[in-house]
Amino acid sequence: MGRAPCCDKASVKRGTWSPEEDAILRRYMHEHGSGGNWITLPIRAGLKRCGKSCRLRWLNYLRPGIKHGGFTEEEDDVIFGLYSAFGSRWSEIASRLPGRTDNDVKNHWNTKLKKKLLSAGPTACLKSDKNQNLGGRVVSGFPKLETHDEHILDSTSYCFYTSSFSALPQLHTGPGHQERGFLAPNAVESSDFGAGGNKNNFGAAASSTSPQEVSSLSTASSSLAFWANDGVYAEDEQIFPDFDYDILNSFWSRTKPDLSGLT
DNA sequence: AAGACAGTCAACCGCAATACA
DNA sequence: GTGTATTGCGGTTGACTGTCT
Repeated sequence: MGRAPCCDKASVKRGTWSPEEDAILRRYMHEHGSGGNWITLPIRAGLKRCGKSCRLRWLNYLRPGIKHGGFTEEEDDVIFGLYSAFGSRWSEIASRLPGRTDNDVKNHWNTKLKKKLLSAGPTACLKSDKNQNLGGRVVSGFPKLETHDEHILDSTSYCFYTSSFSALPQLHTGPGHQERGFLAPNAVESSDFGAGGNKNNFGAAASSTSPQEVSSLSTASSSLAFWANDGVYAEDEQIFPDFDYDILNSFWSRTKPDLSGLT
């Protein structure tokens, strides 16, 4: 015996909501709220709809403050960044985009951003087991650890790139970038990542990248750089002042790699 | 003009989590 | 502690629209 349906499908209307139904629901919500019970709301409001349908319609479309229309580049960047940290936890991502719903973000990802990501082509970074070996010590538990050049990974610093997609602008808008750029891993020289690599080192690397290089690499580069020095995540340094470190901390706590072997 | 196809997005489905008796 | 109702969520579907042939 299966689960009882939430409503009698034969007696409720399905499909697209009419303007009249929207008006009824909107008016009822303004006057009474959901009353803490969506299942009985359509009866109280006089709607021939399933309670779940009412809830969805309200949350995704009728609720005040909902943004309709295209996503901005900035929102895209935020979504890319959050997706790399959270995966398809759309409600988590949407909660950080005022006026956007999980359904909106999910649709946008599936229809636009996923293609954008795929069209970026193969990453410039190599990805191999060898690269997981830092200074002769294997770092485990680090998903998508990628670098084009293992020698930038020394025993005191490393860079974690997510998969290739548009970058968060604050990561690489240093001097020398004439356009909105991307983190360009293979333009980074090992000398830029000396022992105890820090934001200044990173800045030097970024600013040494020509616009042409940035452009050529833009479709094959990475978005987020997570830094660690001596096994201590760079959260204290706040090297990317506009970045939401709470997100990163959350991600970090779930995926913390084994750094015990690093010196 | 019309049919095929692709893109978009609202809505539905079913499962897991949570609340509550 | 257990069972049931409800909510929240992500995956998927399908209607609609625009573009191409």
